[in-house]
Amino acid sequence: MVVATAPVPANHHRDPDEQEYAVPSPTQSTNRTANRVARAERILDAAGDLLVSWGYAKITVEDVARRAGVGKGTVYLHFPTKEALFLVVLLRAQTAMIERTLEVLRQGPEGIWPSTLARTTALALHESPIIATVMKGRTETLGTFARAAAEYSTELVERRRTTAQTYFDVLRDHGLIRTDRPLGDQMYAYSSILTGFLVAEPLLGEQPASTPPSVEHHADVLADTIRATLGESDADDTLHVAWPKVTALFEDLARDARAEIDRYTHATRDT
Amino acid sequence: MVVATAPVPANHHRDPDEQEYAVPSPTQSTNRTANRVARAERILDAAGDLLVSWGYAKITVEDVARRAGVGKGTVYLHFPTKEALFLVVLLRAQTAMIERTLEVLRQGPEGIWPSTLARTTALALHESPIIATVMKGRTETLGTFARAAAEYSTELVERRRTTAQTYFDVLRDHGLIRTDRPLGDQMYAYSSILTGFLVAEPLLGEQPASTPPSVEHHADVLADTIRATLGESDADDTLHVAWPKVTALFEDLARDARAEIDRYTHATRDT
DNA sequence: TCCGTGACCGGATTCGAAATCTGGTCACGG
DNA sequence: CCGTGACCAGATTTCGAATCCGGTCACGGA
Repeated sequence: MVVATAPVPANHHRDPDEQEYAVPSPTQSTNRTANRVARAERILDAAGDLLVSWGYAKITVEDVARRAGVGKGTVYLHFPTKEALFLVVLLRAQTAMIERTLEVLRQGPEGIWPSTLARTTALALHESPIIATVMKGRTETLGTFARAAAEYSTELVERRRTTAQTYFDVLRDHGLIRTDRPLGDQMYAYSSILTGFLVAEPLLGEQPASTPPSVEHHADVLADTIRATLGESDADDTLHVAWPKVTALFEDLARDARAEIDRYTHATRDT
Repeated sequence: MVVATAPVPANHHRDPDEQEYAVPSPTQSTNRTANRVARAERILDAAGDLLVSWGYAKITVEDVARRAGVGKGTVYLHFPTKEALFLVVLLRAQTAMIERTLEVLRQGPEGIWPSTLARTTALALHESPIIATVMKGRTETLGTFARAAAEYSTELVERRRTTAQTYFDVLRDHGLIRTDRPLGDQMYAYSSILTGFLVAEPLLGEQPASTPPSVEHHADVLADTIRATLGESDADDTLHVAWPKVTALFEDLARDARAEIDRYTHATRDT
């Protein structure tokens, strides 16, 4: 028998008893749908974990099922296809990020500053390997899935763009950012800057070991850049006026994102 | 016979008579080394053209020779190896960019503003497909060559970093940019912003067809961002003092870059 | 009755040995 | 003495065989 020379990290052996998410004993009483949801979540967690460590191509639906502690067929009771499953994994991570933004927004009106938004995004990216995977190694861990993911979620991307535009519109209307530049330019600048800080993160030759981990620090520099570029300022204390509008905007987005997830969940949908 | 289904663009047939750079008649009188240099340049041009349209992997040394209108062995009289040849192609493009920066620098002291520098870089990138190739599709057109390129030119990269640091140091010393932020942060911000604008260029859903080609416009937005972030200002007219220093800095860099090219040229070097 | 399961199917992917290609050399010709 | 292209060996591609895995479905247990 030839030993497989797969480039799988040594610490990721495919033992059946690797199950991180063991089935929580056969509770026979509790609500049916509750169990169902919990199981779906276990499958998604398993899929997410495997995605960041193995990459889409190497993952078998059976791997996911095994790790989730369910049968292979069960996966297909929840998701119509492997693609749909991982699409939901991605959507879920994205939604989590939107909701994280919402949390910050709800904490106080300062959350609506673009600099704060960017800062939150940068920090979230360093904690959520899934999102980081999506934004960076496009063709690395996602492989053939990248195209499918891009196609399926076209409308959500467009939805995000619209939200962003309205967001900047609100900020401009309330004099919270400079209006001597076209809105399109500001959006372009914002996304470019964010992209740059996200992808350039690990680059740049090793600095002298003065700054220890500096993830937060880099996020601060990013926030500074955004602030300087957009010229954030709250002359008339309109921050409190814009606050609920922006919050509502993102709540809408979050709702739509959640709805999008449902579209690809339960395989038991008619067609 | 099976027709090759290679993904080579249809307009790039490998006819031997495709030679764009025909040998300019057998001039037998003029200086020897002049001919030699001209030939080396033809080879480099051919290699560069092929690189951007075919990618490193698909190019044959014979392809390059054919297009340059020389024999295959001749290529090896000028460059010790295929890698060295393409390394010089890259170094040459990079040097061209440095020299383009120098041109702008020599035109007037305004050239030393980081915003101008970034603007020039962005514009140059859109005209030099080679550099654009290097900065963007790292693993696309460069393929296996990417690693080699990175390794060989480690010192030049470090050299660039040092130059950049000194550059920002000079600007700070003369009060041309804000000094209330650490130098490291400013360098980090500068490179991140630049990277972001360069890679995010083609992204962002189609805007309403208001702005026609907008390459220049995008470069302007980039310049604006840099300016706002670094807080460029010339309170004491020290711009003229810093000018020669910065120019000298980049002239040194250009000289070193040219020297680096020579290191990999003429195959007739001892070892 | 209904949910979960895993054996099973066929298309897709991988593997590997044979065939082809290509980077680099070198003897020769101009 | 410079340039050339036939030539060599190692690397890469090809292509059919073997394997794998996404998706289905008949069955068994609750």
